[in-house]
Amino acid sequence: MEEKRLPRKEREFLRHRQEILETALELFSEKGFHNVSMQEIAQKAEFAVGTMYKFFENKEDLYKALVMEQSDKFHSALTESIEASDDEIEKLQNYVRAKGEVFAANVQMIRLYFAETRGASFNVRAGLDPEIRKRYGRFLETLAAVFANGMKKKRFKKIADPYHLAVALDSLCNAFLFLWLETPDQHPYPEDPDVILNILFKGLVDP
Amino acid sequence: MEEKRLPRKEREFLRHRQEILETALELFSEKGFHNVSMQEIAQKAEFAVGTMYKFFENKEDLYKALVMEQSDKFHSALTESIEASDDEIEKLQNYVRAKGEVFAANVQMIRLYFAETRGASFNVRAGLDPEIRKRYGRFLETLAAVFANGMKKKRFKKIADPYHLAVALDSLCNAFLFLWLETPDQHPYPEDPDVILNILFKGLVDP
DNA sequence: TCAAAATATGACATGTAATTCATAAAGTCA
DNA sequence: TGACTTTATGAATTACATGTCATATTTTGA
Repeated sequence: MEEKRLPRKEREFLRHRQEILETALELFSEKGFHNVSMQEIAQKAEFAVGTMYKFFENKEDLYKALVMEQSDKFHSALTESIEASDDEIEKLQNYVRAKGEVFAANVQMIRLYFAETRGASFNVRAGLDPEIRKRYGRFLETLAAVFANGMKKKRFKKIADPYHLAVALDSLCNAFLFLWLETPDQHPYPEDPDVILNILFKGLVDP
Repeated sequence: MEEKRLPRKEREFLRHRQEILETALELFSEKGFHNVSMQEIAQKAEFAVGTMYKFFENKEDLYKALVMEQSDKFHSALTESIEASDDEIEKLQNYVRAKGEVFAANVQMIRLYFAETRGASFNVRAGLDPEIRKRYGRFLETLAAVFANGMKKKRFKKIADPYHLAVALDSLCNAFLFLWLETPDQHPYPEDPDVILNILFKGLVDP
């Protein structure tokens, strides 16, 4: 929208920057930070090596920008999905569905996402982690609030700490995404969010 | 036990190998594969660089040996915990408890474990993944069997596919371990396994 | 059209890390 | 002890990646 307002030069600059980021996403998600060289990104994006440094200070800066961009897209989609309804159960259903959709639409992101949220982030020395963690933490709070509200309204039983439930649901979705990533035909991400949610909703041993 | 039977030379060789592996674990778990040099490992383990290559073909081989050793220790401990009882609920409780204990006893392992099971394994080019995946897959089957048996005996309700439940419980434990790793005081791994298990056992919305 | 300004290029300087191997050191045993 | 075998060493080799910068190319606007 406002991109149109920017002078042509700037728009072009941003488009080029974006092209580099897209190329970098492909490569990093496939091979990991250390197994991709600036050469390689430059070549694939059809720029010269030196040109890359007009857009990003260095390799790490490029990587950081990429992860930030993706994590933004990701978290805002999920947050919206939760806010799209007033009903707690619907919120959770929307969330589970959205998580599947966002990932399905951008499979490359998954690898990067798992690499960043799970341990691998020590590939990059600099302080990328803290920023990602903060966003993730904020998001979990939002999700926890849904459980807390549901309990207040007596829609949910107090079977566990709301924050723990948020962590649980999130990790549950991740686990299903992971299965799907490994064996897409055998273990597709469930169409029906209740396949996942029932694990929380229904008691395994309770009457 | 049988180590005593081996000639002194061989025992010494194995001990040295072990020392290198221990040093490598410390370094890799802290900094990741690419940010640790053979120099560094050699120095810390008090060997010469060249000596490392008497024990391992190359850096990747060393890493692979390390991950395999750890993953063995890990999976056998968990499998035993499940087999230590005949009661399905106790099996699950033992498992949740064991997972916490194994990790607590060897925090360094966690990082390596998460790095390997979640996405980061593209740090290493070679086919490490498949082997790890196979073990992990076998373990999940064992866990799934517990749920399946519980259902057969009517101890568990059929709220979801047993394999899905296995994945769910495992990911749930991982999530708690992760919380603990980040903020040990705020989110300790629960002493009582039911804190985790109740999320499965008790229904959130069911009567 | 053309020269000045802006931008892009990629060969190169620099650094670092994996792996090798000629040599030194340690161990063996008659 | 001393000749011979085995093992350990670390300097040197090789390879490759980051980031720079003098130069070439493109754009601008008079």
